[in-house]
Amino acid sequence: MSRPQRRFEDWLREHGLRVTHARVVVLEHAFRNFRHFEINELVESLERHRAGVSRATVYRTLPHLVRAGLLRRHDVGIRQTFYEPEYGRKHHEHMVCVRCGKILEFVDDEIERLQEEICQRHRFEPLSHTLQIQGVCRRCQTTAAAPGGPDPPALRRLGADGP
Amino acid sequence: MSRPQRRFEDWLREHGLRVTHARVVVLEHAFRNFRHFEINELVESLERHRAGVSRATVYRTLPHLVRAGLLRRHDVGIRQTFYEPEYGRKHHEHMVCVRCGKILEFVDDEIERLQEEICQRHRFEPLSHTLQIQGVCRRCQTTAAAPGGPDPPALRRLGADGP
DNA sequence: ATTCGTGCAAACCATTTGCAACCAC
DNA sequence: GTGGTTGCAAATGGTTTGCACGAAT
Repeated sequence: MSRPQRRFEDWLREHGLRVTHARVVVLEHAFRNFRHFEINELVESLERHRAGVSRATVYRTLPHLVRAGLLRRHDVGIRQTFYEPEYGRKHHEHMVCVRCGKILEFVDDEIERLQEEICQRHRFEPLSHTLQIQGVCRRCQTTAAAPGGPDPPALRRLGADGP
Repeated sequence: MSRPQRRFEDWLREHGLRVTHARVVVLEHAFRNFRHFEINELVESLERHRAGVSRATVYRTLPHLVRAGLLRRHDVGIRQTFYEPEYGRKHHEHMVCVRCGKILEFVDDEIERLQEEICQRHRFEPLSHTLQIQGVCRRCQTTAAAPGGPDPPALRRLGADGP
């Protein structure tokens, strides 16, 4: 049994929830197949593998995994909400390319420290945070148009102009 | 004519778009009545004032205002997407209380600087960024339950546990 | 045996869109 | 005049939910 699975099962029991087949399968899939995923990608992966777990259950399970500290949830405008396995990974932030949608990760301890400082100053108790930089990745800067064609709806909605 | 309005009209013309009554009214309303607003709040405000601008037009206008640099758009999980007037305000970030939904602002030049440094290092061209800290505001820390009742759906979805 | 969890399909709700009338240029 | 804009209502699409059945304790 994998480490995250162990932790999830413990967390479920501690919270008076049941350790069900479906919940374990969702966890396994998320951790085995993805680094970043949108819900639909996970659902389709489960369907392809004939996992026998419904979309509804996925939607009901993900918040538990977030609360258990095993997944992190991210909301931007440019992509749909996405999740990423968090267990055992160093905390990091994201740069999202508005052209191709690629996600780059970065770490900065100093920024983390400054955030804590700010929270203390405001007596604000931090639970989580999101730092995302939207922009154009190195590769897309040298490309005239977007690889996926010009301006998908999400980009227009966000108001992301070309440079 | 207000400064932001001037700027919007110029921007529209520069982009070959028309300066219509509806567009101007949306801008005025957003700037006159709100510091932070969700789309529905703006729509309802327009309806109350019998502004005669439809919801569809609001949805079509907001992205223009973002592109014109007059509004900033924010996506979290805890609240619906919200916008805020940006013109003439110092750049700032947000702390969002997961209990009462209140939004606190803060500024930190050092964090801004570090972000630029990181982008340079990765040859990533930044267009905008989002830094949000989700947590419990000072007032809600001393309150047993949430002022608005316990755990609205959005909080559960996000996976926001109490402390 | 009891109670919680699941699948299914319908419901929801924010956002987008097709289209005919309208208005800025 | 005419092509971009708007309002309306219908469509869309991600997410939630009611309910009866199945599974974990």
